[in-house]
Amino acid sequence: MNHVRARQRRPTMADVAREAGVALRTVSRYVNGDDTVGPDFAERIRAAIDSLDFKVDERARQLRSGRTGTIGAAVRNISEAHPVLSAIEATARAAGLMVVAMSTEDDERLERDAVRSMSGRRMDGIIIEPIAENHGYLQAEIDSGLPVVAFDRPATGVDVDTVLTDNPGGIAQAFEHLYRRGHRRIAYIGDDERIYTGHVRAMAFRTCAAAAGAPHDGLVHPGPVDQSRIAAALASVRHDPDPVTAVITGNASTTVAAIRALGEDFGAVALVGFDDFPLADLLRPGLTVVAQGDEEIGRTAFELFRSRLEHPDRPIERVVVPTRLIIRGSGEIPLYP
Amino acid sequence: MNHVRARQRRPTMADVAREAGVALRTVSRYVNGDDTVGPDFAERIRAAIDSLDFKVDERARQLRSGRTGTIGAAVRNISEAHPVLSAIEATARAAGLMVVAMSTEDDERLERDAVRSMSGRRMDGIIIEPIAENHGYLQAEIDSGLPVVAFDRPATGVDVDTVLTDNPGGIAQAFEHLYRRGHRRIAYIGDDERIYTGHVRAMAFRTCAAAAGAPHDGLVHPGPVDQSRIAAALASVRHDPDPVTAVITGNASTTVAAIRALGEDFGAVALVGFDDFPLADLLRPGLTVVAQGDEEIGRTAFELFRSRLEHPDRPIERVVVPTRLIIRGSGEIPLYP
DNA sequence: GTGAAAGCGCTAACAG
DNA sequence: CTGTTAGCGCTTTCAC
Repeated sequence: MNHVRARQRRPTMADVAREAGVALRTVSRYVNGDDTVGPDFAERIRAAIDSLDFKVDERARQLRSGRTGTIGAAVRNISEAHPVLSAIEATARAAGLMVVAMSTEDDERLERDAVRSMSGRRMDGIIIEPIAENHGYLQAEIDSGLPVVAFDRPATGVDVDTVLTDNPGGIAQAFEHLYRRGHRRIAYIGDDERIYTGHVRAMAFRTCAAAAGAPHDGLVHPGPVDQSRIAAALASVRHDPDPVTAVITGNASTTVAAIRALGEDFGAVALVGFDDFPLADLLRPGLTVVAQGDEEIGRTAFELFRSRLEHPDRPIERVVVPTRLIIRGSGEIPLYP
Repeated sequence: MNHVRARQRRPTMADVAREAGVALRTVSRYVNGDDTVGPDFAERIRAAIDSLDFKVDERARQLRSGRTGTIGAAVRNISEAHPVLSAIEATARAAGLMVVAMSTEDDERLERDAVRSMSGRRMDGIIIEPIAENHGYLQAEIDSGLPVVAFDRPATGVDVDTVLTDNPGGIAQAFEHLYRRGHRRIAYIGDDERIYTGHVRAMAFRTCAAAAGAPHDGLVHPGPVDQSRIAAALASVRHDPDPVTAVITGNASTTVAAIRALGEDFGAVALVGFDDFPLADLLRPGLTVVAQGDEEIGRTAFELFRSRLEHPDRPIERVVVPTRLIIRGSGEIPLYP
């Protein structure tokens, strides 16, 4: 083993060609698996590559060939569990594409930075979980032929392929589950209505309640996901003269905050959360949730990207992925203990 | 807004120069914030960039300039929560570097693919959570001047800067905590000993037990993280003629599997887990854990990378980051109920 | 089959 | 302060 440190210049194809005594073009063809290279040449090239420890420079290769074989994923936070990203990665890998993920941290500036960086690297496409208020800035990218797919929330101000969860359907599943078990006073605590999913889910809840003839005045509490805000909302609906018997929480972090706020009272009101998360089954009682089809969302997002690549002019598609109710106990506590 | 789709060729600096009626070099200098560009020229260039919607091609820029401003992170799974990655990202961003994360999925081949890809893209450095049996293949990268930093586990067969958790110290914290509370028969269930952390932690446990004069024959159960294997190990130590009163689990997934296996009995034996994880405080009882210094590990890894960049020939460093015991209840149940 | 030459889009020298 | 001239390391015509 060679222990020379910091050999300054990395070997290039020209070095390999010289070492092997062949033309540069022949090395290129060998490296790219072109089988029109004679076996003796191939062997000499292989030896030269080994001895110089040559590695092709992807930047140069991509610059010249045009394609990068890379797809960018701009998601909320790459350091947190992200089943959709996982599915995108798996599908992309199967298709021979590499996924580069970047965090947007729910920050508009970071989102734009990420997209800029991906577009600047001339990635083959972008899959984005939109956060910005307005995505008009994406139009230029799309116009220049970059396939863009949005998931979880629609990108506003721009027409792109989109994959969404069936938010109204999920809320309806939760509501009907509780209603059938006899609950009539049901509260909804969720995200700020300025956030897409927060708005859509709150609206869906109002619609469900109205359709069932159940009350919802004072029972819908959208707002920031903030421990004290959620504790207060919970207290207000539980200590009402006519207290609620069940609560629906609008997303995973709200659910966790609600469980924390309930403390020892967790299990005293029926609770159904939107979003499944790891360990939800280990709580006591187990948490009943409306789970999103993460795997399907990720797979679909990638497929929309791929079909856009093949048919740049096909019409924009919007796919809605169904949710699934998972019964674990917290939504099934007896109505009158 | 321009709604032409798929304008084939993206505009280049040459296009901008032509449009603005200046030399290409001047555009380059404008784009790179070189303030030696006259204000009138700058304005014309700005207008041309806007009208053509020009974006610099990072690939070309990087190829020519040599630097990529990017650091690769090869971690177990980018789709799962990863506090260390989070810290690396934050530190790197503050230093103006972008982090590109790739999953290794605990698969040796994927690890090599990721490293190959990062090295091929001529990234400025690599931070890796090693999984492969042997990392000799990294030597060539290091020799060619690529800074490599390992964390969580050492890279075998190659000398690189490394950041590790104080595994023996963490196990000692758990053991002593239980011992002081009167526990004498304590079991350890953890990872396979072929895995570095699995080995080190099991050994540390044996050492602690021996030093305290506590028994450990038949009480140390390393092996695959497999629900049935862990359930069996747990059953064997609990249904012993002389049953254990406490259990230490060697990592997060083992802890979760153990809690699952205990079912309603969770809380019947004292349990301290290595690794903290989200929602550990919401379990009943709350989970007492030995938490790793994720933030410090990530920050340190990045700093080692940066110092290596500046001083390529400084000696290899190995940093050990302390753990912290977090008391939440599962490790403090009464010894004799 | 293989090889010479031209460029991908940009930045780094240098001269003006 | 600006323009001209070379390349970065690779793939791609096109001859041979």
